[in-house]
Amino acid sequence: MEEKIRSKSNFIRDIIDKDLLEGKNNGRVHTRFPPEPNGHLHIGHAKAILVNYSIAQDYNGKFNLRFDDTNPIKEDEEYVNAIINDIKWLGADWENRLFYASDYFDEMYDYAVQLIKVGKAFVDSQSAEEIRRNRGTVTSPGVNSPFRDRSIKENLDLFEKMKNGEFKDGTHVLRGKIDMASPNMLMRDPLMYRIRHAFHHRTGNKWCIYPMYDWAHGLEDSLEGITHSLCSLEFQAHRPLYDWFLLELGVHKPQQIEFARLNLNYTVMSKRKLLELVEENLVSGWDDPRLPTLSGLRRRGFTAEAIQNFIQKVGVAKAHSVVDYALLEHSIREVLNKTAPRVMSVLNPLKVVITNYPEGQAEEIDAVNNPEDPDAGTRKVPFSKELYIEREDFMEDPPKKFFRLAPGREVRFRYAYFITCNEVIKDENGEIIELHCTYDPASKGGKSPDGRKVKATLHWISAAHAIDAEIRLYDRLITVPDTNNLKEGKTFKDFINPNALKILQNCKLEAHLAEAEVGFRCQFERLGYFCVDNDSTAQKPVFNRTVTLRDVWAKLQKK
RNA sequence: UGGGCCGUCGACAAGCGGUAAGUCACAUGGUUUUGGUCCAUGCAUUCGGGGGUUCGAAUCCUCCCGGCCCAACCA
Repeated sequence: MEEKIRSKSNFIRDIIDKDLLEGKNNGRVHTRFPPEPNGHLHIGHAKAILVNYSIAQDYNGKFNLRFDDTNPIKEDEEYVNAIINDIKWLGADWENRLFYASDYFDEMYDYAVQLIKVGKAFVDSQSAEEIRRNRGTVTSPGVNSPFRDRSIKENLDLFEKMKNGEFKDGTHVLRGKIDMASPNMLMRDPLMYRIRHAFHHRTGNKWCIYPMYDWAHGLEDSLEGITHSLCSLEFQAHRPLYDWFLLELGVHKPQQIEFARLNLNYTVMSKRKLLELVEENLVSGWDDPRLPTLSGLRRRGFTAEAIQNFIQKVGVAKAHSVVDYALLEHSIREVLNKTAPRVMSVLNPLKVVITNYPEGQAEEIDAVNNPEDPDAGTRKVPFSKELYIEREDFMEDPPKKFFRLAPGREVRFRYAYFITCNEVIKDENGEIIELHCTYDPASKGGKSPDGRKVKATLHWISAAHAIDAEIRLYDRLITVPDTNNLKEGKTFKDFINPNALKILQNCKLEAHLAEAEVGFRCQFERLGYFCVDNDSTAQKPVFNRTVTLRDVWAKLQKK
């Protein structure tokens, strides 16, 4: 227990511990996840969600889901549904606290009027271009807007007219009146409202002015009684402004705390790149199993638990970092090793004829469902004269460390018998098409009574009893660790792994897998973890490879 | 360059003045009817660099070096 708390230690929890000790917020802890519904969630969002949710949980607090829908031209209902679905799946529970920024538009308007009345906000009628020019640069101060000293009465009047739709887009904005010479660019009279005659997916045509992020976000947090507003590092410079608005209004002020977002190597995570892949049909959709989207990972076979564990392992800090993809792979293997039933499937079949086995006979072999879970029990697997093994499990001229089947060599067929290869049958092109082997009837179950040892145990499947399936093998999306600093003229699309998806047909599966439901996960022994894809039917099963098993032999081969 | 933030093993990351946790990766050995799992062992005499304070510094001070963010009517 103590160890677990220690492993979770991070600077945000330190801050909260201190707040609690000092009696801040009456001991309340309340966090939130505030996505803009303008795209799909990915593994990076999972960190934001889980960091907020787990803190709320561990401190007996509350966690809200809030859509930050303040920009109607970028947002859509389609995204809110997808996001809700993904977060539910991930396991974060907002109970009955699902909110929308748009629910607060009336209150935000009233607060803006309040700010105008105390002379802290004004209507600016400069063009976007003029505003940009007058903002100055990071090294030189900006200059005041010529409209900065309008009377409160005039500001009130203009702002109301903005709301009433009397002006065209871009003609006026509402601005906070702070300091055009501030070294913090965000404090140079920040925009609070812009005119946008656009249909909003929730408020329809009720509004034609929409609040900007900095004005809206703190208010949303404040209105919901959020105590700790956790966000990513790039909002650090926004904090003084977040505080300024709430202090001027004299309302509850949550504490904004920033942490580093998650980066993963060998993939892409930016909204722009993901969108490009989807729109240019370089992947099949947002849930393409090659993508790091939550829907993609789900379809790939990841469990929510694996992602939760992964985020836990990654930790929370302020230093920019890139997490190794191998850690994600480890997280899913760890879960599936304990839970996934084992099954024997042959992906790249090579026929084996057991010459001394009776023609037309078949027998049932007992096979263990999951050696990690005694309760998983056993099943019967048919064995017969004609079998398939993996092509890679036979070599006519094996190198030193190859332990598997070869001419004259004896191996174990898992749970079945010791098998010896006697003859290699080839077609006219010299291609190996069949192996003739003999079995040792005394070795039934895979043990030889004389104590004879074999160096390899192979998986196999009875040819007559197997069903055919399509198997989709997935690998990392990108061939280089980082696509953010590429050589000139190169884009991330030049580094898409052509082998990120490999489709295999006529793979041989145990017959009962025809009935497996979409999403069913299992281990194909010695190959990896697989799950049933959405495209699967009983007539044509389709499985996705979630991740391979760790493979020492593959490593040796690379050397 | 003005402002803000960050730099601890190949990758994450604890550490909060008392002498460098843990995880992944990697390596070696053992167990094994999955070259899986599991187990054991190894993997930072040193914390971006220099100087200082101190009996004692990754932790405090100071200077330097390197990286990231901010000049959308995006969030």
